[in-house]
Amino acid sequence: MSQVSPIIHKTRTQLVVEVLREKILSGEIKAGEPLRQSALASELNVSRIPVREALLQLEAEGLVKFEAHKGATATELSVEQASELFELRALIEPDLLAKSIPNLTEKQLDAAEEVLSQLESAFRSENAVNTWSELNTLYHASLYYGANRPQAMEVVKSLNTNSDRYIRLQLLLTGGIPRAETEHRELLNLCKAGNVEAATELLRNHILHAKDGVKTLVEEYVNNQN
Amino acid sequence: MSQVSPIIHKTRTQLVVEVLREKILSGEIKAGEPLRQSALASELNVSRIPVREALLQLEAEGLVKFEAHKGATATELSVEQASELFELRALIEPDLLAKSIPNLTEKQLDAAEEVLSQLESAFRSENAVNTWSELNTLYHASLYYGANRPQAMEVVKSLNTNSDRYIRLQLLLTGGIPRAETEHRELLNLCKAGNVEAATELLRNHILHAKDGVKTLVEEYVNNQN
DNA sequence: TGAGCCTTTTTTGTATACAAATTACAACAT
DNA sequence: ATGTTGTAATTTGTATACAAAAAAGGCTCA
Repeated sequence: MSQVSPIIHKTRTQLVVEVLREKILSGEIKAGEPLRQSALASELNVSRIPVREALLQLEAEGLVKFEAHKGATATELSVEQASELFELRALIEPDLLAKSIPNLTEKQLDAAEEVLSQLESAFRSENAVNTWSELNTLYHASLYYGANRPQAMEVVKSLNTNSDRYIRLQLLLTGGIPRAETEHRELLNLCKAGNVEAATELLRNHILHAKDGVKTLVEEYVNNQN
Repeated sequence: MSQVSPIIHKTRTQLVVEVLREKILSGEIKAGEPLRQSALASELNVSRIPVREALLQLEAEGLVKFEAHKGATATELSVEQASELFELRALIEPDLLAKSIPNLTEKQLDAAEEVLSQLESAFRSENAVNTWSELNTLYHASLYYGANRPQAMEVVKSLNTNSDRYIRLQLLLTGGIPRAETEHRELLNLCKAGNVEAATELLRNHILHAKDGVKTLVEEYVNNQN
């Protein structure tokens, strides 16, 4: 008969992962801050088991450092890490894009267009800082679907999650969104035109621009943390 | 007084991770095989808690698929995954090498040389199949230390772990070690000479050769699995 | 004052116990 | 036979309890 919408039973572990991830990305949990299992457990009304499992998953994502018998902390931010993250993205993402463009369907391009317009409205409305960041990642990903590269996508996803901390910090400090916003629209046009060469080059520079922006701001921030 | 060698207390979770990882890489646990928590727990004389945590970590490494309420299984092998893994490595590793070569110290080069000779003896002695695989990964990594790119190294490490399953399968099926063994020595020479261009190109081809070798063999294997 | 050692406290690691979800299976109806 | 429904068995998810390690505090002795 008709498709029965399946009830998704999220485990407590998954819920804790989501809560903690958001808190770390948003900066509510600061870099270096210890994450006490019992404290989090009672705060979130679960036992320590799902908290531990969540912390392990977040460690795999690179947001948490988990030391045996010592405890977990939110990983530290550094200019070096930020640079490396963006440079790695600048290497991998253009490659993905190049492989994707020839295979992108109309449907996929429309989906990207849709995300892009949401991104642009988030850009105009000032306070939509955290949604902008999310949409930004989603927009990038939506251009790579044609590549059919699940492993690479996973790597990029992880790199993006970590970049997100820096981007949100930047948005927080500058109070706004990077000026390089027009590049997104241009990128989509190049993809539609099937201009692989120009699109990958633009993407590469786009990511490296983002790196430069983040770099200078994080530099001050990290210094002023002492 | 004298340096007291610190007793490393490995947690049970860590031990379980190591045991299971080796079993999956070696093929003792076959692709798709379900990993029952209680069975593993009693087999390894621990409770289910460290087993669960180990399975979660192995999921992050890409060796295990963990589905809520359904259980964990060793991830499936596929030609597509193998190809993608090696192609990603062919993208990232040469970049790492290029950044590394100008900064490689004598000491680091000597260390690489040392690993290489071990690799070569493992190559000659037939049955040292699993140590060869390990040394191979280590040798590659040892050439990248100069790059000072911890994040990229982590990504490469993960890709290598997954490649390892395919390489070991290949070694198992062919009963020997790839013929491209001489390339390793040549690569080290180019690194010593500081010839970035030639070294990265050789490395790229080296990885893509490995890909081709694995690909054809895995193709048959996966087909014959039914 | 401060360095070392012991005790206490806190925190993590893991076993056990129970709850909840999934799967296997038997009885039944078609 | 095939498919369906309800029940039992299996398996996973999580709370609780206890063991072990690390950190904090206090004591002694130079």
